[in-house]
Amino acid sequence: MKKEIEIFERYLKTKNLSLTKERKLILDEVFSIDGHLEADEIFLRLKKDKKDVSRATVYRTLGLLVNSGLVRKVYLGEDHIHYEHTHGHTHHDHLVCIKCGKVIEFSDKKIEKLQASVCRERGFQELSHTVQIFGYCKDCKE
Amino acid sequence: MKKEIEIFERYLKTKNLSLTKERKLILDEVFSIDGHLEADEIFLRLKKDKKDVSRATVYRTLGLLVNSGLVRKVYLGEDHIHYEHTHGHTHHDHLVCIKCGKVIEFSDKKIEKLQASVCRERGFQELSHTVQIFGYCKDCKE
DNA sequence: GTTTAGATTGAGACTAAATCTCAAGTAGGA
DNA sequence: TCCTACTTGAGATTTAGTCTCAATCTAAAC
Repeated sequence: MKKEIEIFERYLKTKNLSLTKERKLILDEVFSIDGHLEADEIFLRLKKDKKDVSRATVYRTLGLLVNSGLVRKVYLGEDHIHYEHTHGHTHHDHLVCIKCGKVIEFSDKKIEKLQASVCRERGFQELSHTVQIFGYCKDCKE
Repeated sequence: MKKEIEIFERYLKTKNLSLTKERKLILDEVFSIDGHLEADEIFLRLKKDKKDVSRATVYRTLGLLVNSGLVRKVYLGEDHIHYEHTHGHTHHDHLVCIKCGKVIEFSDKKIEKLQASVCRERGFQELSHTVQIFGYCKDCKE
């Protein structure tokens, strides 16, 4: 498995961009978090560690990480975007509990296959997808 | 098929709320639009028709419409929420072209069934779900 | 018809997420 | 070294959405 940093640097190369100190800090921080994260969370964590990076750079770099394919955006029913790193994980989707907020990951090969065939039928070239199922988790349903 | 307005009024009744002039205007506007809409779009359309309703009321009423089950939120990859009315439509999900922005609806019973069984396995009580597949549509792929 | 409690609204202040601007700094190829 | 293009930070700006609160409306109870 290629290290994230190599992939990112290679991606940046293709865009004539370079792996700066700030971009590396953000990359490391993103990959140190398991699960779902918010842009501002990265900003605040770095700030706490005295590794100051501006908000603008955090947002800009997250955009690059998404474009590089290392990270993806996820919509979890809240009014802002979450991110999660995809490199080194098998693809998965989410069950979101609307009471306690828990997010349960799942993956299902058969669903993926059916989605692929929906795309094929319509001449649509899939790049990514997200599935969210909202409801009550085991502990929250009455 | 029950009229939306009856369903909405019945829903409001259960919450001890009433179908006011403003709520009716918003309901009508929402159901006059086919496809996906934004909160601000409703606000501006009503304004243009001199049927002024405040932004706050538009947002509040859209929330009620979502809770009543007549309308749902959809995430289409942009940084704000879209809405679509569900009453009178069979459930569907979306293929979103990231180049031209076109949104293609699809529905697939087999996918729905598999999702239901994913939930069952995990003791999760599904209320709703959304599937978005991002990529290039027939016309935009090279 | 009055009373009254609670629902409803609008205007604009406010919040939060995300983007933009621009001057100053940096990196790397020629 | 020079030069060009990339990169950054600070803070202004934009945009979506929420909140506040006084004024108004509604409808059930009297």
